[in-house]
Amino acid sequence: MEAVIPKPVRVRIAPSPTGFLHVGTARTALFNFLFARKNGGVFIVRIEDTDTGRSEKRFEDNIIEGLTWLGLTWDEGPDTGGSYGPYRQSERKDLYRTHLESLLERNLAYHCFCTKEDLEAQKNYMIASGIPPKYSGQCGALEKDDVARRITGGVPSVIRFKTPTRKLSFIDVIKGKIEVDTELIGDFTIAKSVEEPLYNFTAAVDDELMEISHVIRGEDHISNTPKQILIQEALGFHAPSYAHLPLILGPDKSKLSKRHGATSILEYRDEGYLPEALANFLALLGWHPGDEREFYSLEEISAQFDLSTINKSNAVFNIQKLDWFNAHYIRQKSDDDLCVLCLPYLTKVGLVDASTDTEKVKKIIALEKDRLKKLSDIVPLSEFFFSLPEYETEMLVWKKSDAATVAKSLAASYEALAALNAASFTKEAIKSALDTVVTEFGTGATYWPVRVALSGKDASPGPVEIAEILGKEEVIKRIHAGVTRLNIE
RNA sequence: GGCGCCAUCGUCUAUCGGCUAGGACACCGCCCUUUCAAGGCGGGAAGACGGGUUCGAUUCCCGUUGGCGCUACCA
Repeated sequence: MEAVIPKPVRVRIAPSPTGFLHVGTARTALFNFLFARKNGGVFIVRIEDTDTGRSEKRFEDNIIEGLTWLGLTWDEGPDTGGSYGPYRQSERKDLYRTHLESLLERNLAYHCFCTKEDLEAQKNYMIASGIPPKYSGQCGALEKDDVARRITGGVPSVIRFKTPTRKLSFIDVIKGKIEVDTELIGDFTIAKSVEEPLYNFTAAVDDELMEISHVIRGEDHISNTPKQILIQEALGFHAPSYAHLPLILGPDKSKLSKRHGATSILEYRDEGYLPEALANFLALLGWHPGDEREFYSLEEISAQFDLSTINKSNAVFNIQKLDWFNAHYIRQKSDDDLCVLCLPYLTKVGLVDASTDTEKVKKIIALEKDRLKKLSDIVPLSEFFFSLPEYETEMLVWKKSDAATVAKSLAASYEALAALNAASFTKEAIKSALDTVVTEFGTGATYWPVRVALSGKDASPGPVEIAEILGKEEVIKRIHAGVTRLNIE
């Protein structure tokens, strides 16, 4: 049963530009996007760059680029604008200051002058004494003029929220009822100063100001939710619905991170993963459409998407399944499209340049299509077309035959192919030329050595197809080399 | 340590009290076949444990165990 969505749906992805677009963030963005599209809502990108020390524009650019590449589109954001902007928190400081001052004036927040060292000592003491560590609240008891004097005196301070002690619970769309005792939270910091608000505060303010209806985010944020609810209540804000997504895990079952290898979306792009494959894979991590289909476009998924059917438990990121999706979508591509997609990988390693016959390259790619898991696989798979790799003469000998027989069959193949007209060196012509050899030596003893002589590999596409692409001159040369090697040994 | 969340094949998952526990990836075998890939067919592989509730529990409740997350003047 689908949940009734009462208010206009407005959801957001709120990445912090302190690193490249992460797989986890991308999946969260995807789910927000899907939910918005399903419900005719608005999807917003909001850059949470309050940490000025770690935030960088290049990371913001990377995030936008990654989301775009994945196939997501948004209605409001730092690049697209919108009537709830600005969409960078660094540009919203006036808004935060107003609400911060409101809290301060009403004694719902206070300046704290404790030094980091003091705090550390207090925390260690509490841990050692077996009491749950939290801020003592001591600065909350300071007299007003004392506070003013310290501030004008330039004593460093932060702003803490005066956390009311009570049981707090909220209904998570995915997890159900979540209960916490705010006693354990203590007076947490909401800003370094009125000019430098911190995450939990800005998130609460912006979710209200941007009229966010549903906060869909990773479950690592569950413990932030009560803090944000407390701030909303203090400021008289409305509470959005919350949906905490299960996490994506690495193979060792810990939260997916850099030490698990590629976590940046654009790294996957650069390795040769298709956006439709990654999106399809990510969407099915923690959610399923109800039937046993596996392949879905973003449009098809958004038509069926439902928050209430999202799984509660974390999911391991299985690269082999991604590869399977990717191989599928690669096979769906037309030869022309795949050629455009693969070309950069070939040019990058110098196999192909402006002078290369693109028709030949396209044929190579079409031939290797079924063997590609990633676009970058085209390089190792097609290298032999451009230059014959080193190989052991031994490899020319088919396992069910012997060196002497193979030497004879390869020589016969040479003769048969040499007799062909270079201008009509087609698959059909090559095939029928080799048929005479097959008649005498059998299929395996004929094709195997030809294939190895042409590719230098023990695993490759069929020799007839390779030969057609290589052209008569190169084919004759390679086979001749093979025959020579067999006769020498 | 404290708090929170979670718990079906190795992995992603189906099951919303009747199950010979279904599908997919991966793996293995067979077919196709000169090799590899693709494709087709088949196989092994799961309900963490202990209590309840019930005619009947994978499914509902409690406990245990385990995993993960959070525990910043990061987000």
